[in-house]
Amino acid sequence: MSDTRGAKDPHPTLRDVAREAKVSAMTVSRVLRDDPKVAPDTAARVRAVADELGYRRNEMARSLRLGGGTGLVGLVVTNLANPFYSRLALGVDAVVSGHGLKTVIGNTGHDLASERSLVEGLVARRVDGIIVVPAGDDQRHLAAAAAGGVPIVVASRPPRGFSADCVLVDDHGGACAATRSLLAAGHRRIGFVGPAPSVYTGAERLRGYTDALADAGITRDETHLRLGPQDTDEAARATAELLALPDPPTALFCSNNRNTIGAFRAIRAAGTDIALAGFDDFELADVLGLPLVIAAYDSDELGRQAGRLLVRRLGEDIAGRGPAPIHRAVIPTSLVRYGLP
Amino acid sequence: MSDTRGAKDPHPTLRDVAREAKVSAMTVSRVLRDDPKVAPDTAARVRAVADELGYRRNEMARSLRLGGGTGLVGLVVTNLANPFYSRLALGVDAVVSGHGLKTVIGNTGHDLASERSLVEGLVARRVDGIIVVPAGDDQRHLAAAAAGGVPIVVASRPPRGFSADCVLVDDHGGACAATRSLLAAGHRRIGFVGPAPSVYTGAERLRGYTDALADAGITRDETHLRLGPQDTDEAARATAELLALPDPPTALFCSNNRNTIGAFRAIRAAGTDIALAGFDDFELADVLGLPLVIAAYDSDELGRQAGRLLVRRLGEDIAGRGPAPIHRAVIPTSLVRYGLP
DNA sequence: CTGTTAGCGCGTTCAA
DNA sequence: TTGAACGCGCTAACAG
Repeated sequence: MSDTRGAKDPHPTLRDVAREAKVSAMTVSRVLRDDPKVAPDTAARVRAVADELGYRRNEMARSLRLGGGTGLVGLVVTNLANPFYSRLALGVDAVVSGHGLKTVIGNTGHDLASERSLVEGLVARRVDGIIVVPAGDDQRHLAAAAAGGVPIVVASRPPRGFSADCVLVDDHGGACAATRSLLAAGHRRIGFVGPAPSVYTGAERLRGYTDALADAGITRDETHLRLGPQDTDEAARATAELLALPDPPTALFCSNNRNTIGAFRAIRAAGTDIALAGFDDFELADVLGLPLVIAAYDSDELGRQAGRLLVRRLGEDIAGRGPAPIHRAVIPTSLVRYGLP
Repeated sequence: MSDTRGAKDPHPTLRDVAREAKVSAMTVSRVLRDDPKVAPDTAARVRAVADELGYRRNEMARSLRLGGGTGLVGLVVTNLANPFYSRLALGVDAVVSGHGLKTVIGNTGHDLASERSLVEGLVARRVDGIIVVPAGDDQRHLAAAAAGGVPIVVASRPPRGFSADCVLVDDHGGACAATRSLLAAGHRRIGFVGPAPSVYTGAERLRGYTDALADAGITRDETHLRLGPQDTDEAARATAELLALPDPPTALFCSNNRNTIGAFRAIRAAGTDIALAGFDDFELADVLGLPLVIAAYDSDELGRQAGRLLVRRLGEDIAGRGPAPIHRAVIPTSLVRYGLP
């Protein structure tokens, strides 16, 4: 009555509701928690007032008091614009939201410093756990967070310098299979275009390619390797170089979809005829008008598995014995064949 | 000394550091805030202990005490798997992270109930503001949140039933321009394939198409309209129907990229020759081997603008006069022409 | 320069 | 069935 200034009250508190309903804050708290030990009519009155005031209890204060975590999980990826990672995010969110958790997403843009600060920010906000696709091999900040007791799940690459649950793609197997399909088609001079082996995924796929060749009794020809392209333009240039070689490869394996698309463009531009295999499926792969074999996998599932591992880890703090053994999941790949139109 | 159980202490507190450094909690607090009024050597000692213990201050408790917001912004989208929305998310994050804010993402899957619960969860966690791409026309929960004092920015569609900052795409203009380009090429019977006009975007684009025809003195032919397709398969079926008409359209405008791709597949399958125009750019649009005009726009920019509007709104609480006027931004579209290979 | 008191919004514990 | 005290982790305001 005395002080009803027009200024809109941002977020009424338990006490505001209590005062208005002529009860103690405790009673309001109980009503909101559906505590049965409260008179039905009081409860009704409290609810009415809470509704009228637009009261929403402060989950942050609540979790502070309860001490049981904030209900937030952090997800740190390198590039959300890449459908691969947005699908992964979706998979994570689908799983964790089913457990009442919300996902806080951070994008690093492959930058280590921003990854570090993102992780620190998440820890400072007391997320219950973190799922991360590390930008590089330097994972000391992750190790530190893990040592600090924050459950961490590493996705797409293995943890380095510490141990944690992780979920990987069968990079080696997929690259092997794709390369073998080219060998089976009779190709012997098979080039490689893809990111440098400095990133785990790149290294594994290169190894898969190399091993498949070795199995066929072929030593890989270093002049047919183009290591480094990150985007379609770079990949197209690299491919053009290969095609311009005096003794060019008759087939190409590209270790991710950026490179596959870039290679396709270069092949098209050169008007050459050359077989193509790649890693990572992509939309419209079937209309390129080129025989194409792709090692595909389900990135949603990658996210879901990561989410499940994290949830499992979170659950153990409550229920189980000491820390469960580290789990490492591997997402399989499957070969998809696209033909001529 | 007395109680050093092996159990790892999850998150040491200010007091833990204080005890270990033989100072009061207040001093630790000051050191961590870089308060100059603290003896250099004490500060050094405190920092050393904090480091050793792996102390990270609890930002949630901090924001509770300071009362100035949690440093979190909510972003609610309908489908993160759609590159459009993941780019939007990236744009939002790029802007808000530059202001020390973190983005909490929620995915609704076009489901109104989950949108409602997501928004409530965000409000309960006291996010500083929310950017939302509403799943439908029922936005009462958004109105409620806005009324409760949570700054809201609506993206992609206008707010309904309440007022809020929003950022839209020039749906009408883009659809108009794309349709006009077909008219300029001499087409008179131009079909339409796209989502139902029940969603704002769909309605506006249909209106743009209709208006462009009207400007050319053409009344749209209802039998050449296919309203409803949401994915490429549905769009392909709808397009096939149009092509099978006794008097089929000679050109097609598709109001989003799902429909454009579906239409393309149907046209390809039918072996017909028909001009195509669409809304939303997509990768490999240039290799379809079909003349194609696309009304394209920058969804990163959409996100950035939304982020900026929100940040502006957040800043005003501190600095300015009462609520600033509602701002409505419109992202322009541009016509992109893809030719035959 | 450093410590004490008090309290952000909430919930547990205990008493009435 | 309801309420009062106390504290989660942190910091403003005031001592000293």
